[in-house]
Amino acid sequence: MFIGNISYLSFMKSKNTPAEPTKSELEILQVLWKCGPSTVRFVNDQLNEEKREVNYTSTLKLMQIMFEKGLVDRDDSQMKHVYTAAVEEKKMKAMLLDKFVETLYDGSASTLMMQLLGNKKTSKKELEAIREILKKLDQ
Amino acid sequence: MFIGNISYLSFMKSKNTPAEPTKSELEILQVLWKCGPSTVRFVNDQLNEEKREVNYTSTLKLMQIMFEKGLVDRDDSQMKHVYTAAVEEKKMKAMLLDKFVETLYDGSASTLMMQLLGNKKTSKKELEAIREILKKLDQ
DNA sequence: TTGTTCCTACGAAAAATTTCCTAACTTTTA
DNA sequence: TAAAAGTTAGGAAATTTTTCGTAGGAACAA
Repeated sequence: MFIGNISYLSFMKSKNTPAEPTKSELEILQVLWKCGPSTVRFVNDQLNEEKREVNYTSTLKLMQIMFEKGLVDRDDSQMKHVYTAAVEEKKMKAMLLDKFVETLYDGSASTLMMQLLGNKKTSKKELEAIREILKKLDQ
Repeated sequence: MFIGNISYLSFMKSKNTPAEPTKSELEILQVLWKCGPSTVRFVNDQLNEEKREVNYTSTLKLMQIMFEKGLVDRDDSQMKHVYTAAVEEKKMKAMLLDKFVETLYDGSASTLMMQLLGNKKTSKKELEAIREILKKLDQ
């Protein structure tokens, strides 16, 4: 029997609600988002250059786990497997932002804004950029 | 010999750069921020009502650890110890926000804003509030 | 007093996350 | 060809975080 529509299985883990990455997993995702499909070797080199010293097999293991979780896809037709982020950067970051706002600011974006604007590190340039965004929203 | 100025010790952990709380520790801090000085019993009840089922001694242990880390202060002159957040809500949240923006948006507040504004969950009311904030910044 | 309930301290188990060692195989180099 | 270097898989150790059991007192009620 052929079942064409399997949407009733949508409660299962899927790309709609991807597993939440751990800190280390997020670091790896960032590399994949920034640099595109990469080998373990490349990702590991990036981490060592930009983040911290980490053994090759540690990165390998982590990426294998991420594959099992569905956080990355992988092309293993060649010896050097090529990994790709399986979750869109925007979607994932939106998800993390949502959760962040929820836990810290009770879901209130404007409260977060006030924190952000009261923060020394938010420069005048940033402020200008934010005004621009709001302006464009008007149009 | 009396040493009046110990500012050269400022690299040590202090309230300036408080230890980063874990997820569970943050939950407890939120209760203390919201409700003020509290006993373990009270915090535990709050968590069970508002968050998730958790055993009393688990909460106790966690709060003891937080005391060692300097995340909370405690008055143990009475049998029922009374705990207080040792870090200001605003400071801690600002710190967490900073780190969040740093790791996810390369430190760019305006990039975060765009995500936030592109988000369905940011209602019109929120937008209005944000505009108000910016207006007041002008004055 | 005596038993019940509540409290803290402490240690350890359990769970989650991160790290790395080893084996087996492939590719490259000499 | 043979050694060296690179790659994956798998397991297990190490670390961090979370949970809870137990013991020993203190407060309280009968």
